Amino acid sequence: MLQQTQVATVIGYYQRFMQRFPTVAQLAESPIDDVLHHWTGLGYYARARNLHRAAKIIEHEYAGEMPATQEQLEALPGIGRSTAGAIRALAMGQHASILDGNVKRVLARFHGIHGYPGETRIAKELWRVAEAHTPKQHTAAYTQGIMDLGATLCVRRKPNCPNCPMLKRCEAERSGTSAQLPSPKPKKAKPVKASRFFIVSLPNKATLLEQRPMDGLWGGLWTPPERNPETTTEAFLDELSLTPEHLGEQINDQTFRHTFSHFHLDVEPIYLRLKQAPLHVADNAARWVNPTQIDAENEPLGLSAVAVKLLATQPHPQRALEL
DNA sequence: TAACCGTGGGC
DNA sequence: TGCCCAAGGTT
Repeated sequence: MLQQTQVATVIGYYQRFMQRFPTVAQLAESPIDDVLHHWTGLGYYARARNLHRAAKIIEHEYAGEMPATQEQLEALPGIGRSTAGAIRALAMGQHASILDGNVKRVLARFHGIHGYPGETRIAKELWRVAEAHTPKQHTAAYTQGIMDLGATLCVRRKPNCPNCPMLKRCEAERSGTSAQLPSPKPKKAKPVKASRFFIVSLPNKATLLEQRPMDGLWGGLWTPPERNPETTTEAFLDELSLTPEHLGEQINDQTFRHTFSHFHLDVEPIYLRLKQAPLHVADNAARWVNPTQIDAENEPLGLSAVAVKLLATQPHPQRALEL
């Protein structure tokens, strides 16, 4: 959960997740929909799918016993070099190194390492000094200490240098470059994509959701049907084996922009209220769900933030058109 | 190597 | 408001 996600954001999710899945065995036995439901809103949903897969591997390949070597841990889905090092150093007391955002910042400043840390050459240099500093005794305390140094004093903006215990040995302090380190990511223009979401509801408020493929954006989550902007209402209804006579009301809500890490998505919401339910929905990856019950634990489905917004902010019905 | 993967905090 | 970034990893 903590990968690329701030601690304060994680805490609530962690507590609810651990209450629902207290052991590796219970996580491994649970349906993926329930796992993703508890991940809803956290983002990077591959982490949830990988954690679920890793629990199954630990249960079935390691007899429920957590593997303890760097190689075995890195072989688990979702665990890379840094997370494996964190598990070994913090949970197992082994001699192992980590390199998270905090440690990168502390080391880049302490050694005056210029260049974007995502660049291979810079990353190799950071890993080299990270391992060189890691003591063989008290590894867990050192590891927590250097992370906390980055989280409390050596912060990204306006670091508290006067109170830093490493001040006299800090290269960025000597050269006055702490404000420029670590070097920022080279910026690139974000492409803009557009898509149309059809929010189809029945008189009893049940709303149609589709499960997305397990890979790609919002993999495994459920959203209202997403189609390209050329898809007309008639074509979409025809896809559901519905005729325009089933349609009670259509509201084309205001397009809004959702910003991701690497692109923008212009969302066109189209609300369709049906007069009567279709006899069946052919696709088995589609379900009718009452939005008010999704948070009530009896509908354990993962929902993206955009899906939550589309379901929560339904425009008011137009009386004249309702019938 | 570089693109991809989400959401919220903070300025 | 728009931008950068966060206890990174996978393809």
